[in-house]
Amino acid sequence: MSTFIGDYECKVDEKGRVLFPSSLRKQVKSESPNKFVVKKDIYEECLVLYPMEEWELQTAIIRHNTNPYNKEHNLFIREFFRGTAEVTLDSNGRLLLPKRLLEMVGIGRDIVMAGMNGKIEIWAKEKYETAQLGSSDFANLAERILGSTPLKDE
Amino acid sequence: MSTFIGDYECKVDEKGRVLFPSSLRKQVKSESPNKFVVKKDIYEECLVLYPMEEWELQTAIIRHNTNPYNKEHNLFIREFFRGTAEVTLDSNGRLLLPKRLLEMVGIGRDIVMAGMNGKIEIWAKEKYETAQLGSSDFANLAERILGSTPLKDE
DNA sequence: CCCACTTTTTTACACTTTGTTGATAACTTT
DNA sequence: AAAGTTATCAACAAAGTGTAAAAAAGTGGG
Repeated sequence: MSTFIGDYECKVDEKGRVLFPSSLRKQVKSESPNKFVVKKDIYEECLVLYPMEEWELQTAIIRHNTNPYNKEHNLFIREFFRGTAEVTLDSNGRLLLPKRLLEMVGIGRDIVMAGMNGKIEIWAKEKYETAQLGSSDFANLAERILGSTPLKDE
Repeated sequence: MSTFIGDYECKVDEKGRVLFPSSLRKQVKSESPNKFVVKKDIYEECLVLYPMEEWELQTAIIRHNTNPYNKEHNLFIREFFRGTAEVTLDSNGRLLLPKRLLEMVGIGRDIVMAGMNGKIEIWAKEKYETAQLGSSDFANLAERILGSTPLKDE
């Protein structure tokens, strides 16, 4: 499974195409290394890019944790799949991102692609920078999440 | 696992490359001894360099103790991965540090690489020197941290 | 203690890969 | 068929990578 790391500034051309940075490309370990799924993030004003294999893992997680006969779950599932798109790398190693999605998260010309374990987030550059937490906020958050219980390292 | 000691003055060339000091290289004990991850430090104006193995240990801990569908956890993961990059030693034993990161911590030509257990800090030389605590401040800090309770040695 | 030798560091240059842009061709949709 | 969208290609610019040689620093033997 791919684990991505590193954030890269990239540019979107007027057709909505982004060159997928070569260092990220090298980190893709997937059966079909040029198929991806993009999607609006659930919580933040950004897009999320999954290699196809990782996406399938995510949908499996959803399947196993929901019951389509439960009305609320069904609602959730519909929303979860709304605004997803399959994208492929073209012959130049670029991804064509649907205009619709770009608009949803306010992406213009400058973006940041940020590797985060199994997925890659795509942000409008300004938003990525202003979304940054102060170091003390981060410290508090870290302590709340990792600081309480004994850590599992496996 | 590598434990680094010693601080070394190094120079960055105009392309952002740093010769990894030979004495530090000898201290690397890792599966892939020429792969590293650099990252902006959380608290200080410096970069931190982890041997890949050490980094993977860190991310494994994070992966197993967080759930990316939890909003706060996801926020934490994003901050954790912000400003990271994978770097490798080239054929001359140099590391190419991303310009973006060098700018973030005000590194020009002269830097200090300082071993600190599992990681190596990279400072702009001037900042490293001015960041030094006065000896009495340091003494107070030492006493507060180590001086109260009986010490554990394992 | 000095010299010769090895290793490490610095510098410069050439070359390859990656990134950017624009233009054109093929395809869909209306 | 026209308009819009998507794919393919080519050319240039920028960044990254590798090689080599010169300079500096460290090491050991006489």
